Amino acid sequence: MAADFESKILELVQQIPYGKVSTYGVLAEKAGLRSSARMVGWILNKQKNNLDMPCHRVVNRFGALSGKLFFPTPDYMEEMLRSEGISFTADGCVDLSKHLFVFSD
DNA sequence: CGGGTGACTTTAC
DNA sequence: CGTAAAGCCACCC
Repeated sequence: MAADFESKILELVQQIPYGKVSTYGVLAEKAGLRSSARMVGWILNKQKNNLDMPCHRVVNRFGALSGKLFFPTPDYMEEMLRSEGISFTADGCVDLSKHLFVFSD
C-alpha cells in the first residue's frame, strides 16, 4: 500500500475533536513515520489550500503554535483555538495538559 | 537523478 | 542551563 502518509496525517488531524489539539510528533508516529514530525508540518503546508483540515489544532511538542505564521494572520490560530475553549499558558502555548488529544488505536 | 528545504524532536557538548 | 547539530523523509527545482 502506498501508505499515503499524507492522507494519514490529514485523516488524523481531521479526527481531532473540537476543543482538542494534537502534536506533530504524535501525528507522525501514528502515520508510521515516528520521527519525521517535520513531514507533518510539511504536508499541512502543502494542504494549506485545503481548508478541510483543522490544522490550527496541530501544534508542536510544547503546544506552541509553530505554524501560526502560515495562517492568514499570525493571530488566526490562537483566536481559533481560544474560540474552541482551549486554554493558553502564559507562554502563549496551548495547555496540552487539558487539551492534548490522544488517538485511540 | 541529486541536492536543498521544512509548521519537529532529541541528543550532545 | 544554552546553543548546536543531527536524524528524519517527502516534495520541489
